[in-house]
Amino acid sequence: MPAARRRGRPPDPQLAETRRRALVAAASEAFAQQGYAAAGIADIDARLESGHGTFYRHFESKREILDHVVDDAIARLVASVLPDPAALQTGSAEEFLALVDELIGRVFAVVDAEPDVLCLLLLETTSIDEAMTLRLLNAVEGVTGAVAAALEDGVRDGFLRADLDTHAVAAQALYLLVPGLLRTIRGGLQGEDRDRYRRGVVELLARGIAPAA
Amino acid sequence: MPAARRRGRPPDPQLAETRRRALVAAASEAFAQQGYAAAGIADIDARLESGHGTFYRHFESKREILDHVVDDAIARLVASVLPDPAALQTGSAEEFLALVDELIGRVFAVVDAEPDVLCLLLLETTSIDEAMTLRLLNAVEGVTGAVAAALEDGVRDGFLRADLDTHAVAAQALYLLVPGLLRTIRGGLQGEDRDRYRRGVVELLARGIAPAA
Amino acid sequence: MPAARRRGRPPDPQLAETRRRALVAAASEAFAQQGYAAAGIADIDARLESGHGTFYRHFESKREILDHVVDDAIARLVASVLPDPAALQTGSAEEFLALVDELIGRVFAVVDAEPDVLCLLLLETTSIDEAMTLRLLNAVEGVTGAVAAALEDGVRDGFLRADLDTHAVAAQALYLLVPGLLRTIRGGLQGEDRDRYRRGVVELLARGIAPAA
Amino acid sequence: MPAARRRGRPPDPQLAETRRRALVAAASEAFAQQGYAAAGIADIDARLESGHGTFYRHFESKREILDHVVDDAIARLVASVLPDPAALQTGSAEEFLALVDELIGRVFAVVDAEPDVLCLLLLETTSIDEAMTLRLLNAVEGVTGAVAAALEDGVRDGFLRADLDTHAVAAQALYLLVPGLLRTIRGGLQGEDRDRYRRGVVELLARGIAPAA
DNA sequence: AATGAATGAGAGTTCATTCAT
DNA sequence: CATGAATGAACTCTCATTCAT
Repeated sequence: MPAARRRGRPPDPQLAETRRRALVAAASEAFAQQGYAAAGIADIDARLESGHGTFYRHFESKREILDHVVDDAIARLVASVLPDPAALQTGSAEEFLALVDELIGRVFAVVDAEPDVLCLLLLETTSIDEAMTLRLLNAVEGVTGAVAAALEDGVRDGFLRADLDTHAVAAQALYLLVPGLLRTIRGGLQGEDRDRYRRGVVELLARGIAPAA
Repeated sequence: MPAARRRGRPPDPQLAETRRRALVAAASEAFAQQGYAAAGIADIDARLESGHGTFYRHFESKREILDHVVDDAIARLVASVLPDPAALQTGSAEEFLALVDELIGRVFAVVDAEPDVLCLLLLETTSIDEAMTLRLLNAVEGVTGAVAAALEDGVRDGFLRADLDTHAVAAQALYLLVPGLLRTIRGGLQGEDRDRYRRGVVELLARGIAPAA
Repeated sequence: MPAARRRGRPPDPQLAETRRRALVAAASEAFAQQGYAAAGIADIDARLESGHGTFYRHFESKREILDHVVDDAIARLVASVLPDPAALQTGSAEEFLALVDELIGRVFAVVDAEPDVLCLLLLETTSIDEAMTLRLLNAVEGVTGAVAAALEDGVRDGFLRADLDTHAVAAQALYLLVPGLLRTIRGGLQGEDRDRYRRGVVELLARGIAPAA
Repeated sequence: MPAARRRGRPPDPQLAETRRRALVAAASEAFAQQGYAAAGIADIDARLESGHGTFYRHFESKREILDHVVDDAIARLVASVLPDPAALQTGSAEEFLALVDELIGRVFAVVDAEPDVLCLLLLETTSIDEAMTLRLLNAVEGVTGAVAAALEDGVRDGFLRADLDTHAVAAQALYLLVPGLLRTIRGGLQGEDRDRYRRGVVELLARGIAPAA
């Protein structure tokens, strides 16, 4: 006699994961478009044409799925912009600035493709609760740290200012993008305007990090 | 027949204005501390030990008072930082940077004095609705415009880079303050750390806006 | 100038108490007729033609009002049956049994007047939760104790059996009423049948507590 | 054409019966421990590590299985206490009281062995709905009837009071046990205390049913 | 003019029940 | 025949808003 086979429909772990992802995607949309407070579980369900119960089979609460939505958004953003942290290695100021230019381009590309991601992170996340704010700040800190490390390398290799406050400049570099991203999400900063904005940021950083003449 | 004189103490328009101001202040506190969604009308009333009815005598709705709260916050912020737009006039790069340094100091002073103001504007305001977001962005745009005009003057007078994207740089200059302000609100960016932060921003701008050598 | 009069409608503490009582009465009815689990807040409100919010202004939760409903029921029952604990004093077996007969009559009278009271206490209360069960058992224990004390007096005075387990008999005396009360609530044990039932209980006790011949 | 033989293992009616019994046992536990309202289908399934579907293959609804749970509990109780109704035949007052004593002992033994049975019957069953209450009362009536018949025999044979209201006394005999059973379920009425309680009941009945001296 | 009791729409959540696999 | 994912009605509870006093 073979090992007793389990009766019934075999549970499909993929299915659960698929559902969860669909729910996170739907919640992401709902939260980005209507706001976390204004969006109801019903709005999430409606996007999937599923019942409320399904939501609660996969997530404990509205608040819990927000964590996943935000983690997901951060992960997608980071994956699109910084797929390989090792790629931050550069050997000269020119290379470094080219890399920055490239990364900025990728950030804009993500926002074009999925504006919801940034709506959520920039606009919604800050007003939920303490835990969520910390979650976001940690993520920002992570990226800041990676950029700071890259700057550190440049300082060590002599093509960046010796007295650079790398962490501060890394944070500045990120926040320099924010006004451009907001204009992109809202009005649509595009084409020539966007290129100018992008060049402006690179130029500002270029001057900011260049070794003293 | 003359208009019938109403009996009793005539309504005092000043009193109404006083009440409104007190309500806006209370709402400001409540929204900043608990968040707009979490704060209830009851929380606002409780701070004044008045009834809900009083609130609705002076404001149409919770949403309406938020407009006043935000306008008030913006006005106080601008008044503290930029009391006289004419003061933005400067005659040299050194003067200009000294002015920037001065303004940054004033911003930090406001946050020290009334952290609620910035909690509201930076964290809460973005997640209410479209109209509120526009209201905030308009205010930011106003300040950005003033700064951009000052930069324009500098360009015209030759002590700033001729090819400066003045509007973009003005916006960036504002957003460069955000990480510092957030750290101030949260952990308390103070003393030496704050000075370093401040110098970092001024330095970045100094290099970024200097005319090509 | 006289002491500043408080503005607005003076709060009426009586009103709140009246409402609370009305809610307790409505809840009592609802719980007795539909059962605690099946009765919804809406059913309580409907009886008073008031909104859900009114309920929650006066009580924290459905579970909380049940405590009041039960306390109320116990109090009314005890007040009707044992208005004066001192009245339990008797001087002879005949007097004692006459008192028992009288008390049984009063219990039936309460059930006739307010069957809900007993529906609640006998049928619903036992299946809510541990705390509620204890609340009821404590009340029963109180009455049992009073009856036991009366029996104790009789033993001491020599007109009851010397070896009487007073507490056990007191409890049994109470529970002997249960089948009759249930039949009253349900079918209606009335008239001659009820008298017979009553005499049966008195007779059993009479024989049970008499001193050994 | 002969009826098409179904493929595979033919459904085993015994298996179905086994399942049903297991479900009833699990439901019995769940209802007794958590209460009917609080226990969910999921709690029943969890005890058997089976799925909800299995439950609904064997029972129509949560309400339906309760009928079986209660019938089962009553049957087990009766089987343990009164395995053979013919055994109620006795020939003298002493024999009769010895039998009563014996039966009381068996009731306590059941409660020791399966407290759930009485928890369910005494505490839960009364608050479900009309039909369930009737079901329980019918069962009680059945037992009361059997006891009454035994009393009737004693009256006929002259060793019990000629004017005994046999039905009423039978009911009284049952309810005399209730406070003791409740104390057993809850605190644990045991050892010497239980014996005293038991003797008290027997004594009370002994006096109650003895022929007039 | 001020009060706060009352309102009730609507929120998040649970769970008995169904049914595709 | 078993499974458990899916369903959605119904629940308790909250809170912005109204209005009798």
